[in-house]
Amino acid sequence: MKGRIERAAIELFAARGVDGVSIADIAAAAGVAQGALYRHYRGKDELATQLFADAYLRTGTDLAAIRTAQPRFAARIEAMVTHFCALYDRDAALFRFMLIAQHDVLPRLNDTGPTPVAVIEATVADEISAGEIAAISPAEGAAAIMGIVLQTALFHIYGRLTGPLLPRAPALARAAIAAIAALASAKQRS
Amino acid sequence: MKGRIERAAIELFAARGVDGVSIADIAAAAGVAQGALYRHYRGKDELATQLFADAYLRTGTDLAAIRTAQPRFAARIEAMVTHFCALYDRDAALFRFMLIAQHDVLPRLNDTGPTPVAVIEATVADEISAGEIAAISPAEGAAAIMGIVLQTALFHIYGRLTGPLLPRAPALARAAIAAIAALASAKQRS
Amino acid sequence: MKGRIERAAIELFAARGVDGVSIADIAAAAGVAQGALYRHYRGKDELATQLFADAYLRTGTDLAAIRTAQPRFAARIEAMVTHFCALYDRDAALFRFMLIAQHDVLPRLNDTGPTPVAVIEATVADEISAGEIAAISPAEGAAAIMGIVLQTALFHIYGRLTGPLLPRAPALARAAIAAIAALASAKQRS
Amino acid sequence: MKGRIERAAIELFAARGVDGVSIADIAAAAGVAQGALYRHYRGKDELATQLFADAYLRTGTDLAAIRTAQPRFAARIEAMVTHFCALYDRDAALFRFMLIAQHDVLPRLNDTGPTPVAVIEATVADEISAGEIAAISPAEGAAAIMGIVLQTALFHIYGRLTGPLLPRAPALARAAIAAIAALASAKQRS
DNA sequence: AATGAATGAGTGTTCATTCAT
DNA sequence: GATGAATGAACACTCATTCAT
Repeated sequence: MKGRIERAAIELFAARGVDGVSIADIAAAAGVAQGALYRHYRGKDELATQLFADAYLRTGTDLAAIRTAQPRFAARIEAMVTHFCALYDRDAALFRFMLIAQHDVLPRLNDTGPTPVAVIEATVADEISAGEIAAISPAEGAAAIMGIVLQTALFHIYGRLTGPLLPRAPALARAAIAAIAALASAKQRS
Repeated sequence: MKGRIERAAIELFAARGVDGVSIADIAAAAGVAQGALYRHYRGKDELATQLFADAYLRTGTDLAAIRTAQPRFAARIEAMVTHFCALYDRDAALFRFMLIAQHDVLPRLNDTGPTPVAVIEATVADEISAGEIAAISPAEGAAAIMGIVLQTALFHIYGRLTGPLLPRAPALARAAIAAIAALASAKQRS
Repeated sequence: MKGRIERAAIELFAARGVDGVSIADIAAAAGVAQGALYRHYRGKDELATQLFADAYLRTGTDLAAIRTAQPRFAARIEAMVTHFCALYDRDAALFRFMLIAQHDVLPRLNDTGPTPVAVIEATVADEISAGEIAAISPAEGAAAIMGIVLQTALFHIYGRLTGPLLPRAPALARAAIAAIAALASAKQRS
Repeated sequence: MKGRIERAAIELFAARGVDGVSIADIAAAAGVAQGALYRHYRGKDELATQLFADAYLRTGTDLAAIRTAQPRFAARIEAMVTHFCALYDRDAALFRFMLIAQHDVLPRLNDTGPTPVAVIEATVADEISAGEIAAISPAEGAAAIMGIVLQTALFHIYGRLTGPLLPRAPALARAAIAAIAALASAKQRS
């Protein structure tokens, strides 16, 4: 029951945005009465926030595991990019929901674990500490990496790209690494 | 009057999302009566769509002009990235509004001019046609370029990056170009 | 079980009014499941009505017993007032519940026994029949007696008066008797 | 419009209690749309509170004026009782609403003026200060006075008494004064 | 042109009641 | 008997839109 509600909510939120979906919509799609929702969540807000936080922080945890498992920067980035692509292929609705809902939900998310952004920033910071690249700000590096991956996913959502993303992961990883290198060398020059 | 309404709408939409802002909010912020809004727009939806389309298509036109004016790829990309950064610095609220509203508005935007995405894709396609890089899909190239820039802007909005974006433009342009090159070389290899 | 439910219901009804208390509240306070309530009562309405009727009619019966036991008016009034005061001191929540719920429940109470009002009216009527006082309407006499006692209880509930009510009973009884006498002498004069 | 809403609200609140009346009921009775209510009041709670506070504090102000105008205790009480009776005859629904709603509203009424209770207590206190009666607590005196009047009104509401209350005012005033005297003499004795 | 009171459909939420376990 | 998940009607409230002034 809770699973049915969550699935319906994610699909609908992904398609029409949190505000564009009513409790009645979710209940109808899940095949339950409206009131049933309130047994599992305090309200619509908590439902959306919970779903987002779960997926978001789980992704953060996964990325943190990758950072721990892989010793080298290139391998880390490739594994992380691959993780994003696989996540997208497995559940595009969830991915889209995360992209859409971030503007609403992120600001009121109490940090109860590693966020994807934080882990990627840390990965960039590691590389700087190791002396492999110039001292760019970890945030600008993370922005480039995430931007390349997420915008590609967004283009896929809007139909500008087709087919599974997983095969694109190696190329996206190379692009991300090259972008970081370019940012670093630009910094050094200035 | 129309200008006051539009300014108020953009600021509020940027801060709270289109659905999070009521006509009453906009009218109050603009210092006009609620009914006055309907002299200029058929309704709230048209207001949001119009504001988005104006800014979005104007950006597309600007980018198209850059593509015309600059003969070389690197210069084009740098000018385009610079344009984005300048736009952000000049009007962060408008930029944020565009990033937020795209999910709602983009799907129902009838193409009445060059979109930013289309121009950047064309720019990538030009470079491929010229034989300078391998035949990646223009869309994946455009995704990388836009991702680097827009995610950087997003990080700035969320306070992860500070200061004006304009000084970052050269580095971002280099990163974008490097990313494209990496995508192309990955494609060649496979 | 039934006792726990009733106790919880009375306390909560007294504190927040019948409409301000949910079945869930009562069940939680009583430490039972919500469904358990429906073993003993047809629903919330019947619960409230039953609790009120029990207390109300029991009070009527007690007052009727006093009327039977005491031959003289002054002694009857004093015993009745004392009874009210003792009831309040023993169970202020029940008393408050009766005062609050009367507006809702009284109209749909089928007369299945002597009500307090009826007994007090009868007591006044006795005194008139005995020729001790002028022929006021029993109801106006009863109103004065009950008003003095119940408003005093209400003031205690709202914290305007403190300490047990029982010690106040003799004075209240004198006041009630004096009020009746005044009503009667006023009637005679007119 | 506001007047129609208030009139409908008072009638309905008096008949069925605040919780027993929905916004839809009030709007229908007033002949307006539900939303119209929110132009004048923030919500149902504020409507009920405002209506109560207006009537309650206005009564307090009127009683305070009586206390100022009349120098002697007996005249004051008679004028006050008369005021209550006239108020009841003029608008029984409002009177009943005040009696019913006090349990809900009184606790959250910020004192922004003289309450009826406070004025009557002060009137009793005056009499004590003047040395005319023994030092009872003003609250117990006020309880007796108000109890006699309000319970009489309640009996009228429930149909136990009929006809206008105004003609009963002199007798009720005598009863109230007699009750106060009895309370005082009982105090002295003990 | 501008106002803002009024509308009324739509929303999130509550809660008395039911019933499979 | 007891449970508590599920129901669904009812509720207070919001807000885009209209329109008499």
